[in-house]
Formats: sequence, structure tokens, C-alpha cells
Amino acid sequence: MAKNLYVGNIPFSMSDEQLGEIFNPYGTVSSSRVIRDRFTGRSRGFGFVEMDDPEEAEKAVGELNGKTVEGRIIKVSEARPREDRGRPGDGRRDRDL
DNA sequence: GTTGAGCGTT
Repeated sequence: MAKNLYVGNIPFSMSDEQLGEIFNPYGTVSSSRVIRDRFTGRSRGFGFVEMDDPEEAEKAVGELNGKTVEGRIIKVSEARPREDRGRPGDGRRDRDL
């Protein structure tokens, strides 16, 4: 399973692709996403990067953590478990409550 | 044509 990485202090001009490009040479980026406002759509200044290999993810963290990107010092660390994204069981809810 | 600590939506 891929490991989720939290990237903070990133420039507001950062996009999901750029975030993935930064972690690209450090390892295989499975998915990269920059968190933005859900109403305004503006960059919040932090994002999340999902990598296929956890060891490469840690390597990318050690290299990109505190690194200057776009003239800004970015903070990279392991992301916290947001919540259970998957549906409990099969996703098929019992009609009998 | 905005700002700066932070952990996210289907």
C-alpha cells in the first residue's frame, strides 16, 4: 500500500502536478493532491502526496522536508489518518436495521 | 487582486 505524505508551507502557486513532480525523482508518486478551499478554491498552502513505496516516501520526506521550493521552505512529513475512506464491509448496507 | 498555521473529499 502507498504511504501518504503531508506537505505544508508550500507556495500558493503550487499545484497537484508540481507537488507530484517534486516527489517524482525521489520515488514513485502514486497520487498527489494539493488541498484547496472547497468554496473559494484557493490553495490552503498544504497538500498530500501518496507514494507506492513507503521507503521511498520516507526518503523523499528526508530530502524534501525543509527544502526550498519555489522560494519557500516546505514541510514534509507523514500524513495523519484522515478517516476510514473505505466503506465498512462490502459497501452494501443491510436493509434490515 | 488578498495570506502563511495547518493534516484532506469525493
